[in-house]
Amino acid sequence: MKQNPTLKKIAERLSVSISTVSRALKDHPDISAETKKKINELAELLEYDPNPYAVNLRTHSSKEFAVVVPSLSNFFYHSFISAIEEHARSFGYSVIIYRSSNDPVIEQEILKSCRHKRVSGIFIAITSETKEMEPFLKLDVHGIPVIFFDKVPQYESCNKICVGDELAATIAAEEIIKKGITNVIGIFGNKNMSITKARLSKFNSVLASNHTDMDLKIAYANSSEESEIQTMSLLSEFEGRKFAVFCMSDEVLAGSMKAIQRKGLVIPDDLGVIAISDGMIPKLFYPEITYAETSGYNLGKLAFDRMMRCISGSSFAQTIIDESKLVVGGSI
Amino acid sequence: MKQNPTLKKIAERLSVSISTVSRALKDHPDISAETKKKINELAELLEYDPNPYAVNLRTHSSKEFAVVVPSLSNFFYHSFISAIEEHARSFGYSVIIYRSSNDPVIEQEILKSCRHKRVSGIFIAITSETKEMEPFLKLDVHGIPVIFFDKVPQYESCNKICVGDELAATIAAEEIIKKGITNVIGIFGNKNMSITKARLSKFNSVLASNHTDMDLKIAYANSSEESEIQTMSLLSEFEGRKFAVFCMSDEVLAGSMKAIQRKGLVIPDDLGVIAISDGMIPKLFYPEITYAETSGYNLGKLAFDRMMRCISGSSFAQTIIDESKLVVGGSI
DNA sequence: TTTTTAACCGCAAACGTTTGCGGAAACATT
DNA sequence: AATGTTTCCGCAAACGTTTGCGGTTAAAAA
Repeated sequence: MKQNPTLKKIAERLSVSISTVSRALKDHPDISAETKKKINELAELLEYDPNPYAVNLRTHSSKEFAVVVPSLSNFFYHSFISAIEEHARSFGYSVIIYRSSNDPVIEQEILKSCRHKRVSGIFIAITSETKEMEPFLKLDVHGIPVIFFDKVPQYESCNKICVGDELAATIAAEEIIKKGITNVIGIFGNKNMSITKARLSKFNSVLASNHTDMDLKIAYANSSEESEIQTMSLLSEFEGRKFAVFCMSDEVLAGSMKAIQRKGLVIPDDLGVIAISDGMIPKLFYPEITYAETSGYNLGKLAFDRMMRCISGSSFAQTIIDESKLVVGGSI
Repeated sequence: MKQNPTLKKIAERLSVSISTVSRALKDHPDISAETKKKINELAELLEYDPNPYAVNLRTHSSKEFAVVVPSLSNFFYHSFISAIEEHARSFGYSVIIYRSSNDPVIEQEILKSCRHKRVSGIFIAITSETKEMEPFLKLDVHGIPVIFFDKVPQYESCNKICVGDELAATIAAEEIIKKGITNVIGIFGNKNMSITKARLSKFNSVLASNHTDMDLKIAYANSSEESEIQTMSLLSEFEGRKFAVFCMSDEVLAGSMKAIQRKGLVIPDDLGVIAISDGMIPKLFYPEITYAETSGYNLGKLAFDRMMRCISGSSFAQTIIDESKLVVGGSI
């Protein structure tokens, strides 16, 4: 059970004081070049690294960010985290990832732990059940910036980075219109989520405003399985006619695709498919599914920039929208 | 910028000593019931929680596990992490997740950080480039148990928890034989990975030993894209005959499925498909793909049990294999 | 030669805990 | 009444850093 080297050990071996070692290691001007060299060499040799607990206890700063997401099995979050990590690393921060399992209770615990660990900042996609804003405000009181992303609260005065739901829905709707399709099945997610509402209302209005004879059938699904069932029953409605299926997320897309395959329908001959997605699921099929892209990586970069601004002090609450673009597959 | 309450604050408010507060909070017999009550109430009110940095500095123990994986966009790792988290939580541990991006350098940094943070233990799936065992041995010297899972090193004397590659390959091969298929395309992963070698050799030998007229065509792919290309070219070989495609992992399965769809082939009429998988990708298609299941959740549970044994002292190196079972879809 | 000034370095306190030890009451035992 | 036992609590050191301040030497200025 070896001990890690400490300032004290280095100091003793070199017959200098602990403070000298500490200062030498951070290139303090008070220490002579000669002494610095000696100390740095020994530190190198011993593979000295400051004990983060002691540093934190002393300085109250941890140089690490927390990312909290409901789930990890999600390409979107994955690429978001990639962006955060990449940028954080270059600023000397490390990032730790928490998973709330979409459970508000666990989310609370995580937040508390973040507070006590005095993380430098938190990126969080809240659970669909999160109602209380108070824990987040408390973090603010303690000087820990919070950046909400993707799944954000209604609450106004906080930092939010979101995908452009309206634009994404518009892009998808316009593509359908462009193809001259007037029979549309729309599969959406949980009815209560703000993102569902935003995407639906925009999708609806764009379609309606362009075609008076638009026939749009809507279903909500909380899971892939539900989506499959809903799609299954809606598919029969347009039997024989030219129509399209729109899926507002990867989760529902997965279910819908299964229903389509089950029916033995051929894309794009029998029907068109279009989705809002990060691009993982659409690329599993042939033809690849056309989708309005929501880029986790972009969002991560935006969120990180925002975070650095907060840390540097210039922090007024702000909502940033990342606009998506159409990625053409062959599905419509 | 509020401060968290400390032992000192509580002590002052109650005119007792810090040590009394500390002991009361952990139900030490030296403290009278009355005093304990007073202290606990105030602590509750103030939402006191011990400063983890101070605790760790003092006790040298962090009550947190680290999980290190090459990638997060992976259903298998995701369910592994779920299992670890679930069990850890019930033991009062928290878990932090690190992502090595399959980069040995980043992996090193993570390990170092774990050492300095004195995590209670590490679960790690190493990168495909990891050669050095020395950093892991060093962790051991520092009293930090390391449990390797899934992607494990060759090195003998360490704790490894793996999926049963041989059994999984056997299950898949036997299913093919059972269906009376003698023309087989096998798509495998990176040629250098031990898991590829294990699965291939077993798959090969089981097929060969049962049918002398077995026609097996093999391809290696490092990515989904490569897998699609490889499958594409191999598919033409068995034109018109009854045959099956075997995919050794989700990654290659994704590519192969795309090739199959591209060719317009119908499963299971034109060909059979079978894979080794954790179950995510197979369920995206209809008919669902039949697969030999490698359960991340099971593996996580096994790994956690092993970890707890290590921590309690009874730690001799051991390799544990989780045996998989056949999950029948309709693809063969 | 004496004084000023700069260049180097160490002392000690503080961050918030945990814990061995010792001490003062209060009680029970001869 | 004197001694032995509990019961309850506080002192102080330690964990490994950072940092304000003060002190010592040597070089520069007078």
